[in-house]
Amino acid sequence: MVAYPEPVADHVDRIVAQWGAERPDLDVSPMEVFGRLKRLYRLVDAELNRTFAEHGLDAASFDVLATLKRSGPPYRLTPTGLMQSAMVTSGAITQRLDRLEARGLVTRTRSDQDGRSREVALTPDGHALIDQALPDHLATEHRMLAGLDEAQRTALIETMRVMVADLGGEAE
Amino acid sequence: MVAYPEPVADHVDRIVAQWGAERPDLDVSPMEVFGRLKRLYRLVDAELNRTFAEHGLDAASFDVLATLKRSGPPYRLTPTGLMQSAMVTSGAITQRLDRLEARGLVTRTRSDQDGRSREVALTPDGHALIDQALPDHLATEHRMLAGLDEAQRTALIETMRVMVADLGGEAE
DNA sequence: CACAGTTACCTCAGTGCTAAGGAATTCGGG
DNA sequence: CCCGAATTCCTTAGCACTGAGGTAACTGTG
Repeated sequence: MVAYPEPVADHVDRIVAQWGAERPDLDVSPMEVFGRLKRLYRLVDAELNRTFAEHGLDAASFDVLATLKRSGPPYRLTPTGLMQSAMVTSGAITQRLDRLEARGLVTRTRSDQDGRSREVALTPDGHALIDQALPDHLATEHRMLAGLDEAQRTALIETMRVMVADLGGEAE
Repeated sequence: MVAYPEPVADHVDRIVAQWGAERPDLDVSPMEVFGRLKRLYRLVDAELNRTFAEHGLDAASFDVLATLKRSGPPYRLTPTGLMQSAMVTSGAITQRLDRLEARGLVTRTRSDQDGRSREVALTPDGHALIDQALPDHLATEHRMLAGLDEAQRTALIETMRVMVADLGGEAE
């Protein structure tokens, strides 16, 4: 039996304690999970954006460039493919591509096979930028996990995998 | 040794596999955590908003009403207090209060002690609405956790507590 | 008691997203 | 082969937020 230190009360503990006083009839224990999930997400998001900003990017632009890069040669995808990967609406992708195209990081060309479709491709500048930003991004992610041991990381991943599946995150 | 089923490959597994093919020199394992964190947050957010919408609310409005409610009698807070609790800018709180005040769910009055300050209070309608919405909200949260056993929930909470603390979420 | 600095809230322009819908193109049943 | 349905991408209005900055009120030091 290892003696873990008693966790220091955090923001979420205080919220739960307040509800316990005001509405002792309700079981607010799920807030222990979802309150921290929201806080963690926002802190992670802010931290990642700091790294992106060092490369003149934001999360939306990085997402598009990274999706094209990891798709492998010939580094081409349709706006619909990018939309599904990013889980945003088509209008959002149009705007993201407008910005990236204006900066010369991607090109948009008409598809030969289907006149309705477009092909989005990384330019040399786009390749160079994502190749620069990606190692820094991963370093930031590694740093944010430094406080967890291997068992905690594995358990965290598996627990989130279950929740995402339960919530229909992989439905067709 | 319990035989766990091999997890089905999900969206994040595919992303990690793509990077493994395109950039085998990089350790992209942190994406197992942060990719799922992002997906989970968005799915949870969408699910919670569904419940809020059933009561004519969104996450921002619910947050303000719930913060006032759990503060206990006399159910009054300043915009600054709400701002710190919600982790948004003062401009966002002003707009949230504009909306809630227009709907008659909160009142904004000048403080007697400090002429710069305002006191935001729940109206009877505001009390009634949050009292209606809160049980449904908690039921939704309970439902989203149904797939986890007690050990998983506890481990998830503690792991997120550590990460939030590491990221400075409880700084001063 | 004067006044510079601080605090509390609001205002406003800009941003990126969604939801709804439009135009061009392709598909597929009769 | 034709034409309604489906698909693909773009357009637009509206929304909630941020960041910068403004106004009013308070504080404390000399």
